[in-house]
Amino acid sequence: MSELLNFNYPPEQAVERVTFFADVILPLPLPKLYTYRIPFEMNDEVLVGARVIVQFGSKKVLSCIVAEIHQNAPAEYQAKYILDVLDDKPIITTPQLKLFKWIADYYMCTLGEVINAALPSALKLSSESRIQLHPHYNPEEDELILAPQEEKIIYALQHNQALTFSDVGTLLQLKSYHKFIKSLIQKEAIIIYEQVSDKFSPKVVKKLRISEHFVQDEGMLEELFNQLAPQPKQLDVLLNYLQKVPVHQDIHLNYKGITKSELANSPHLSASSINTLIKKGVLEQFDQVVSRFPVEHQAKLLPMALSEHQAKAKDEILGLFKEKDTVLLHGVTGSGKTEVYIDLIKHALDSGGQVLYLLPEIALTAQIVQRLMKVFGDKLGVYHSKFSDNERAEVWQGILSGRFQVVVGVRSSVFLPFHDLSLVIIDEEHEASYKQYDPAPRYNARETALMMAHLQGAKTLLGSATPSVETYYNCKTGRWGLVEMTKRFGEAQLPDIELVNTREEQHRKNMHSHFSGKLLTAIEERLNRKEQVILFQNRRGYAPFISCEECSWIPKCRHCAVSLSYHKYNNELRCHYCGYHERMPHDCPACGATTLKSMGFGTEKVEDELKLLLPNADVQRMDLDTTKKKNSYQQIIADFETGKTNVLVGTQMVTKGLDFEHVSLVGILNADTIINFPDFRAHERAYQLFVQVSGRAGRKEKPGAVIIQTRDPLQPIFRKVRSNDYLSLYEHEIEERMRFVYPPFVRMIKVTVKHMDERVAENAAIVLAKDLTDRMGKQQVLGPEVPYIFKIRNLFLQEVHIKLPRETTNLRAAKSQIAQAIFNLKLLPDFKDVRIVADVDPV
DNA sequence: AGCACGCCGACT
DNA sequence: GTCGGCGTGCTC
Repeated sequence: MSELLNFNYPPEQAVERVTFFADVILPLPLPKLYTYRIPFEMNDEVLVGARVIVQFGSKKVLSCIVAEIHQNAPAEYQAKYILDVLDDKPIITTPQLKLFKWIADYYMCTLGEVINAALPSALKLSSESRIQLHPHYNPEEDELILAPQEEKIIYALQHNQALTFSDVGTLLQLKSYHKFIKSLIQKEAIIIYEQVSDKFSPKVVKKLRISEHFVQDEGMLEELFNQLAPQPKQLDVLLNYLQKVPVHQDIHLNYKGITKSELANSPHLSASSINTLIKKGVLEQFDQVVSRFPVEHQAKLLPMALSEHQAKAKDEILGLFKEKDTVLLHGVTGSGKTEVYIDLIKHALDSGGQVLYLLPEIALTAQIVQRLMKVFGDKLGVYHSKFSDNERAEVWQGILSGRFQVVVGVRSSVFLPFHDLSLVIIDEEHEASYKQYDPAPRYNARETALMMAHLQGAKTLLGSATPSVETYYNCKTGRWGLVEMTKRFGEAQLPDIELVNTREEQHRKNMHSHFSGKLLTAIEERLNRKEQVILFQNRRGYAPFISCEECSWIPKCRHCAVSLSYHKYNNELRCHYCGYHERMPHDCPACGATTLKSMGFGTEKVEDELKLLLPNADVQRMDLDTTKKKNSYQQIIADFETGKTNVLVGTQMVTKGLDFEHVSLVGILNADTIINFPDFRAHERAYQLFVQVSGRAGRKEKPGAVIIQTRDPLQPIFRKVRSNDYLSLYEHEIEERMRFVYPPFVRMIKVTVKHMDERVAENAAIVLAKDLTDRMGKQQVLGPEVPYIFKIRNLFLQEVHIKLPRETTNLRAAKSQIAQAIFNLKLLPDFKDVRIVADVDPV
């Protein structure tokens, strides 16, 4: 813009300087954007979607995203200047910014919260206060009276350019170091300043090459050989280098060099002779910036052989995409949906767009990544919660630069900077874990991905063996397309499902702890046949609670309204809500009896008892407790894959995405807790879980078996699971949802009121519910009610549920009513510190 | 979310 | 008498 003006008028006449302002999104939970003034010389550099540095408040300097550039000078205040521009290209794309605004709007949070969740923290900058010596202060000459602590700080600053506050804290071994800093500032011995530092650091490897002056021509290299002849070890190193880097063929190869480990990795080459060569100046060390994602495979976009059913499904999907933007692929477990996805991704890449392939956290395994790597090679980016910050930033940049065209990732991948999306795949579409519950943004990646696809004109394919009722409803009403795959891949049979009535078995004295005789025999059989078994128990730990046999005392969490779970491996009682833990008491703190008994059972107990009952079984447990370390998850899977272990006991984790050839039996130890969960989705969930776990049994020609232990085998859900009758489950569920007014017929918003004082929480919720009822009518507001777990982290909870009829509600207006009601409630002095959280489409 | 400003208890 | 506790309110 400025160039344009300068072009038209000579600079000295260009008095009409246009002043621009930028509305920026701060990475904070603030409801509005803040307007900063763009310094004239930055007019061309400040771009929507790029990061700029601003001072916010009296000292903090931080990076934020430019959301809008305009010329409207704020009337009521003097805008501060933008201090610096960090990016010469936007790091947030225009469609992304639109999506973020939608998320903030739809899920009732601030844009700052969205940005905060979206950006890898390596791309977020915030300043830190640092101190350095005052430029006019000379500690050697100026005589100041200093406290010993102050002298210490000055001494440290004479040897270090600058210190952060926490540096000072560690230096003095003190928590209250502030007064010394203050005093030194007053004495003008030091100054304080704000420093932002870029957290993204490219990965650097140390490499070696022959020093340049030896490779200018052949003769010099020969001379070098002669020189080194008396030192055979060093000569060896050189020869080895030339073998790996044939400099004699192309002299420029030397420039790229070789890593030290590559060179040293040959036998009888010692590191010391390499080091000697470095010291002599024959080899030189240099740093090279490399990708954190090394290219292991080149993309092989060859046509892949799809089975007849897969090819048919693919054609149907492509056919439906001509008229619909969204299609559901409903394929039974083991029908080979992944191959269909891969084929469609290739198809999408051919037309030049980007692809996002969403998977739930626990289904995104090394297995699937490797498979995709083989096909898409270095075009594939992976986005995972176990990735480091720098790795995430690199994926982010890689998508912007066009290096990654396909991304396979978890929930948060919907925040990535796609700008030319042509296909989105949402696998395991029904998964509740696509919904983030805490903290804000409380978004559902499925809905967000659908909106992103919509904004970018991309097609969306949802996939599931057990679709959510909402999704299937959208297909049934014709909004979305539907493609069914009813055959398992390679003619594999669906497993045979057997129910064991644990109530009866107990009467017949046929229960061995939590195992029925039938299940034990079946496990033994598989082990004898060298086959493998998966056991599912939906509860971690040893026992969900313990109880005194004498006085019935049950240990409870001191911060939450739940009993403490017993974890045997560390002899601890632990709260699964806040993490509080204490040692398992030896005797009852209430009555002193030594008869504390564990009640119920979790995965740890299953593992324990199975080892006792079947001593020749190699049992491994997979749950949150055994997979906390970075690679333990992979290790457990690898051990099971290679047959090192033959029984895998686990929670939800064993139900998704795992394909093991030799698993011929799956046991569900206690189906009842899953079915009887107090939630309108309990049946749907139970069905999904049972079908998904069952799907782990039997592949190829071996039909698998599933044994479900339950006290109530007559539950109609079992009939549906056994006959794989999704449709009848759906029809039953949709009817109930209609009758009791639940999604998909209404949108739900759950408002949770929290306060330390039970009465305050209750009263606040009553007032809020009343206000909401006045605003939106009696039909739409339910509660307040006390949730099943009524206290978490010392906050008492109250819930108000709002039901908004899907077709008739003006969503935006309804949400603004809710926001108003919350705002007004907080204005009341009694309720000023109640915490209120709105959760849109809770799951 | 920070951070500053502002009003009440335990220390030199 | 001050230091420093954290309650309230603002940040372009």
